[in-house]
Amino acid sequence: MTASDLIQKFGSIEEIYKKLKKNKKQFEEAGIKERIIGLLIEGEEEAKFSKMLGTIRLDAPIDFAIPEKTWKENIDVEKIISVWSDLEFRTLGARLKDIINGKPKAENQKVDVEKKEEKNQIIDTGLFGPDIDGEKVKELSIILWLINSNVTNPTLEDIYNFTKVKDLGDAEKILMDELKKRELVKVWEKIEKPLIPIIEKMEKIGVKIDKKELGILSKTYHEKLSILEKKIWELAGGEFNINSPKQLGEILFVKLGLKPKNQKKTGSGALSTKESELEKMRDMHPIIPFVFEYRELQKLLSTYIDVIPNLLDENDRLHAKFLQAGTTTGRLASSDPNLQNIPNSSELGRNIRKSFITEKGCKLLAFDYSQIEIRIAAFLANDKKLIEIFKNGEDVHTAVASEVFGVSKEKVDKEMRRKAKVINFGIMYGMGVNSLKGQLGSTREEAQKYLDEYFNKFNGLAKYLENVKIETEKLGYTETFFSRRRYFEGMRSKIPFIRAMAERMAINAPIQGTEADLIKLAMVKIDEFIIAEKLGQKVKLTLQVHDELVYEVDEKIAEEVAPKIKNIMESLVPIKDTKGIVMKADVSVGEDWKEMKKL
DNA sequence: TATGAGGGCGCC
DNA sequence: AAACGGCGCCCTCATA
Repeated sequence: MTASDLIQKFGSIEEIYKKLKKNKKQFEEAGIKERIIGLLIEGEEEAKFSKMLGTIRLDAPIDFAIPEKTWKENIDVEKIISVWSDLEFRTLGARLKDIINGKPKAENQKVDVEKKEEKNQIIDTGLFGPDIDGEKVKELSIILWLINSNVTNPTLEDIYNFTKVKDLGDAEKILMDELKKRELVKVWEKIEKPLIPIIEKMEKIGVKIDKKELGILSKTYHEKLSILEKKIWELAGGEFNINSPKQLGEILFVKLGLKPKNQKKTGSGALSTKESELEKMRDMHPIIPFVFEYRELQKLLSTYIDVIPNLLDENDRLHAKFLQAGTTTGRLASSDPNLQNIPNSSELGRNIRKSFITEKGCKLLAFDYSQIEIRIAAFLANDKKLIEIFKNGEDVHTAVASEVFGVSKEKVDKEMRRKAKVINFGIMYGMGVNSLKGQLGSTREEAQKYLDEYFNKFNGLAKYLENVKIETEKLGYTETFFSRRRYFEGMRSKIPFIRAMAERMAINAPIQGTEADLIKLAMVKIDEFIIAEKLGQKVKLTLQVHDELVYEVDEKIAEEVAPKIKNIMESLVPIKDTKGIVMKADVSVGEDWKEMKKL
């Protein structure tokens, strides 16, 4: 029996699902969720699955969920999601990613709190007791992550699980062997290992915070917030919790009866109140703009302004964590608090950066790689046209706009440049037509035309991206310029959704991963420079934000040291290896993180 | 009272 | 229809 027979027999996918749900209990003890996911993904355990459906024999379980022909025509993604969510796959997104990545299941499902404690042990190397070498655990944790980056921030338990031994010395041997086998020794020796003490130093030094500044912001923003709250309640005709998407949706969509076109729904079927949705009805009711303002202030206050002051040490310095093995791509992550998402785009948000300051007599020096991901994509792909653009020192978004829209560079206006920028980033994230049209607010045809034109003009890049998919499916992993790997399981999936997701991740991994390699290497080389020049007391790394490094520097030497650091960042890779593209870094200096002037 | 999922949003 | 990569954190709300 095929899937379509099955659907015919039961009438609809819902009916099949009902039946499935009725018989669900008996499988619950045996880990039903994992099995169904496994079935949908791999088509394994067919027999058990048929058992779930009573006597029905299923030849192709995958087809049950996703019929062969035209996935898009026959199946409502929403339905699948809701079926899955009924089956308690609540954390579907995360789990799908785990499946695609082949992330090993945790053996004993520890409560999150315990997990978090364990993670802290890895970070705080003093916590293991006398018989365990904390520094060694940290090293092995990072090595394990290099071997399989799908396990981020590996714990001691992860290390023992992977190596199947109970001794750090034994584990080290096994892990080093794996490292060699996968040609990761260089990344370890040249980048990750020397980075360990640098990050420890950065965490220990922390960043100076002006809490008075935050206090002022808190006061003024809270005042604005309560005015907005009253205004919104007034327009809504009653009090409600604006922070609750559920209640807000009730007000907007039911009470006020607002019904925008193409109204999107959330995973659980409720009407979405996210910004891009509300934007569509901005002109339909005066309440909408107030909701935007309210949300912005609420976010800034609750995430940053009213939180950071409570985390400072006695010198008003903030010591966030920077997790060296925190991402699957090679980037750092930051937490407690996350200093890699301090607001920057809106003026109200940027004001928070005014409170990131230095000790007296110092300045902040910020170095950020300019359009680093596009430059990386250009040289990884060896795309002639993109390379030319960068070699000529042109503005890449303008140049791309000129190519894609077929006008001269002088004719490229702001709007065209903005679109080109969206496309440039979208390409590196594996964006499809649909989301492009959503982003540009264009028609499908138009979006398709842009994409075609893009890949037509930048065919080196097109070919490269195609090749990444093929190679990743063949090898099972992607590789960065410095040979950092990321493994995938989902590239061979028959389910279009799973496969497409895996492909997007695979396209992005080498680009984002090479960016991570570069900035990490920069941190290492700059630190060597600081030590060689005996500048340890005058030049201190305080923040890393993926393509940006912020140092607290003695103001007397700031302008002198800046070009040297910039130079180190720009000459990490021989220019011939980047096909003539400079990894350009911009430098700026200031009293605080908001008002920085370019050097 | 604590937990975890969901919705939402800050950054690169 | 939200599927555009990588993160961490906040609030609400149902459930334990």
